[in-house]
Amino acid sequence: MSNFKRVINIIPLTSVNLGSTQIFTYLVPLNLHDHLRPGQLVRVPFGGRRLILGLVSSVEMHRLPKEAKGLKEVTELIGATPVLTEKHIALANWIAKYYVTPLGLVVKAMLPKFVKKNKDPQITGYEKFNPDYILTDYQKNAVSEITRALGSPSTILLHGITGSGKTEVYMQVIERVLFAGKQVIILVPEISLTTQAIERFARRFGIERIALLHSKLRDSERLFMWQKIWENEKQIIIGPRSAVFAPVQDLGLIIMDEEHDPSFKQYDQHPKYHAREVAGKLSELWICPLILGDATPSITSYFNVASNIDQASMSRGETGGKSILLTLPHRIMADVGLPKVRVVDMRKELAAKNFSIFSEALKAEMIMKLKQNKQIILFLNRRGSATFIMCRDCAYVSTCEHCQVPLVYHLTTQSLVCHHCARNYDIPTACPACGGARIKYFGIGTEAVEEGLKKFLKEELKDKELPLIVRMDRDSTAVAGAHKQIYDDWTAGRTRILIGTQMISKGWDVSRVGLVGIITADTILHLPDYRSNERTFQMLTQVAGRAGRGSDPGVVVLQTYNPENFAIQAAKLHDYQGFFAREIEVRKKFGYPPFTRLIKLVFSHPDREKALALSERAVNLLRQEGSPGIEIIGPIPSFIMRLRGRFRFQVILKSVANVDFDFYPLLAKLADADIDIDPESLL
DNA sequence: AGCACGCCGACT
DNA sequence: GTCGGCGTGCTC
Repeated sequence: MSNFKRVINIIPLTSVNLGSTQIFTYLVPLNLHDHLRPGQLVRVPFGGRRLILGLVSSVEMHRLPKEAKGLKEVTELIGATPVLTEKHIALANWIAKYYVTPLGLVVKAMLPKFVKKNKDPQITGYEKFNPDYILTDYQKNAVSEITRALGSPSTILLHGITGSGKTEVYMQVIERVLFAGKQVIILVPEISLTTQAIERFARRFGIERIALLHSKLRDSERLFMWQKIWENEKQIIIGPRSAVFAPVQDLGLIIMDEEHDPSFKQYDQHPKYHAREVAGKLSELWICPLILGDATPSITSYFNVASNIDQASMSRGETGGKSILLTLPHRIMADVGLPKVRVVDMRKELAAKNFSIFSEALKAEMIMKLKQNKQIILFLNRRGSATFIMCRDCAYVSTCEHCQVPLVYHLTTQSLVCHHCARNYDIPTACPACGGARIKYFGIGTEAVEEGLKKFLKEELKDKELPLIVRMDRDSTAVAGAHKQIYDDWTAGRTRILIGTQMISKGWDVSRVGLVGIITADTILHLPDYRSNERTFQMLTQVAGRAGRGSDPGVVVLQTYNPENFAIQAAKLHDYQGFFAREIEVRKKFGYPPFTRLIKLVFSHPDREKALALSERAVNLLRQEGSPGIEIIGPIPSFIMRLRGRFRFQVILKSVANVDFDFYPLLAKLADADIDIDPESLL
């Protein structure tokens, strides 16, 4: 018997090179023989003289003489119980492989910081309250369809416009899952994790059953919640993307609200996962449905669900992986229509000698709504410093002949560069379309809006006192407490005009909003990215949805230089179907997802030439090893060419032939690449 | 990621 | 003659 020894496989909780094995085998000392189980934490010797943390992935018996040579012993067992279930270990393995990330980093991302003190957080009570809701027929149908899907690994896309009562559908289904003794994970975009949304759940199910995992939690509070979930004392887990890793013991349902929201993709550190994909895998592991709820579903999700339905209806005897599309086409309050969207052509404003950033229509509406004592939201999406050039006479924007994306103005090279294919173009002195010379370099921000607004109102109101204008963006909320101040001023009605970025697009009491002004709908539209139409449509629809949720439908004034653009037209008409039909054709024609799969590789180095050399070396390797179905684009300078003192070059891989191509074998060899699978954008 | 080993420039 | 730069490679 002594020639058999117990041996365990360990996932080191450090970043171990992808090329080598990521699982390491250790001998179990006699005193731990009966105590080691998968999912437990251990300390093990690693490398020269290091002791590192590891997670037990499996426990095995081995014949000693052959297998044991060179094996080290486990130093110490940490804690009596596992910290991950076997399902979560399986999930980690899948993530590591799909996202080509070191397994140890994935496990680290799944675990909370282990701190010693765990203070019970304050639980503020909510009166539990179960009103009789009257569901619309669409809601009833959705509830019964989802209920039927419980216990199967299906993906359900619940497409409902703002105010159509998606939350009530969730609640009814959650009730059934809880009744079966199972847990529910509700994933929401970071910014919508505000009190408003939570209160509804708390009133319905009682706060004591809810684990809220927002980013402001202290480590000790997070750990407390984590333990309560593990012990199945919390059945409803609400949180941002990382809540997919909640240590559930018996999962019955996953809900992802606002599925299109970019915050569901982690892009700044590894693993660069999308919570939707992870949730899909979770639903397979737990054999439970995943609901994607959205007013503006991502093109890819809508396409996938729609085409899987087609496949399912054609092939019989299919097990699991079903797709269901459910629609809530109307607002529940039948008397409140969708807001009226007025599209204002800013070219005409210019022609009429209005050089202000506000159109005459927006100015008039603002004055009127102020008089009516309504609140006003002015929205300007100004992410990053996207720069494009446009003709002010005909709205011509230089785009790449090959990629159909707008060209980016590069200061250093004094040229226009396509960020998809690296082609360079000269800066036109005259408009290539109409010959006009009034070419403008674009880039305005919320601060400019605030200044312009104050100037305008001073003139307009003469000696009268200015109404309270509040600006909300990353700069104005940097100070501690600023967030709350802005929120309180708004909720109390003191704020008359709120200027903001997408920060303001969720979680606000908008019942007194009479006007939403979109300063320019074109900021995202001209980003050099294949998803700019989609982003534009989603953003406009979401922001427009802020208007008219009270008793009065409200007005949206949408300023644009591209009134004929189909994303803007579709947003004006609240027409998702129309938008989808047009956009999916564009994707097909130019070979973008969902018809291809994209991967972004970034190479960076303090020395520009070395960064370039790294990327070129990788491209050569990829061309040698590459498969014929893979297109290699680049290297090109990254949109952010220099970040934290490092120059950056990027390479895009596109699977042309096979969307399900397994990139792992190809990419695991690239040690120095920063790999982003299914990037949210190509910027 | 760490932490070794390893092979070339300016210093007590 | 050594100290130390960070390039390369391995960790059961």
